[in-house]
Amino acid sequence: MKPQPNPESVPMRARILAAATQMLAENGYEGTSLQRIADKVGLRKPSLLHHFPSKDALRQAVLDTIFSGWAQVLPRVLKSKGDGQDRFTLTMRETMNFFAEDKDRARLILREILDNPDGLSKRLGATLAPWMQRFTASLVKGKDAGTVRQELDPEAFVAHTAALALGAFALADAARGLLGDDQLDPNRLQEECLRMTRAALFN
Amino acid sequence: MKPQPNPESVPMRARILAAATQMLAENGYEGTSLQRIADKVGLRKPSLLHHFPSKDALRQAVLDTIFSGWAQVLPRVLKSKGDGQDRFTLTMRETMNFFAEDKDRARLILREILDNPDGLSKRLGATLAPWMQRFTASLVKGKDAGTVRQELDPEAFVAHTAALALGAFALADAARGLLGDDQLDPNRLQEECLRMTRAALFN
DNA sequence: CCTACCGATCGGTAGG
DNA sequence: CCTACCGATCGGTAGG
Repeated sequence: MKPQPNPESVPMRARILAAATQMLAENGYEGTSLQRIADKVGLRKPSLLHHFPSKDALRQAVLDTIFSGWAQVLPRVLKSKGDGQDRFTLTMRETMNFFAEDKDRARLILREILDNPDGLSKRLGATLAPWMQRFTASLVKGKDAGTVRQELDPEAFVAHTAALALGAFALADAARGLLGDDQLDPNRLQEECLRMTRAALFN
Repeated sequence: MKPQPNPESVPMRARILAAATQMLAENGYEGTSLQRIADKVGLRKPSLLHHFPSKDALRQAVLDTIFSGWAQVLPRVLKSKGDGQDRFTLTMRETMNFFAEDKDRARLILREILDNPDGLSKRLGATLAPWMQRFTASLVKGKDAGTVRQELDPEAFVAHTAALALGAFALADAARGLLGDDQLDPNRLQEECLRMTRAALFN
């Protein structure tokens, strides 16, 4: 017989994670108390600390969930068929879809970059850096083959493209204030982001 | 005789503002206590609250300083001579220089967008929105004249360009983890950002 | 999963 | 510009 966890405990961990994700994205780490997370999920604070031994452990679990979700998107897309242009387009679309699915994801990553750049750098270095370097290398190859613009700076382009994909969704709310309020639905942001990066990338 | 403020008091207000700016950019609003600001500037907490009546008032003063600085950059540049392409290039350069001068600026604005999107929207709407709408309008005109790409989505382009200019400097630290650590000095980021937006903008 | 409680720190005030 | 102090809340623990 396998050890049988309390049937309630599996959904409870997920419920805590979901509540914490939303509150951390909305109010940040320092702006979110364990008490308020516990209230939202219908527990006392010590009970919450039974599922996650500390506030920082809960933060890490939230980030792990997001990054493992993102890590599932990238390999699937980079193995796809087609030339470099097709693969770039598909990668951008899948990445933006991942963030569009749940806007908390982009906001949480942005917050983590601001709050804890070194810690996030390590995490990114471990999981995403290999894919980024592959991307950078394919840009260099594309320049040699003449499909990619000669003036393009591969490392800087990758950094800016990542910033664009993140920013488009995390900052959409504030953008509404910059312009004429209405319009600017996520779809238009997504299509223009793709058009801009493609225009800047390919000959 | 004009009322003569205590000669110490003018630099003290500025010293508090400078310390608060740096600490709010680094740790965020909830992550920065009045006590630590007071310590850094060599005051007791109640004395700090004599210069700024509340923590929120201090936050607003910090943001006011940044936005009035930015508001000085934009009109100067938009009145410059040259065609639309020259003006776009100059505007981007001046904006990026403004953020490069002090990286706290971009980080602080990004944090404010995340923490308080509605409040920031109002502030942006009051000061920056007219300039943004002028920019958007000139994009529409450029499309009619054939200098600007037909496929360009003006509102979305403006939003993404702003996100790029902000992100390039606020996220530079984390970007170092994504790529091969070294290299990626601000200058390269700035030049590539300009190249990308120009390539996406003009025929 | 709970009650009860810990020391530390929070923003802010009283009063001089 | 200070000392002294306020109630509230923080993350976390003891113990069951």
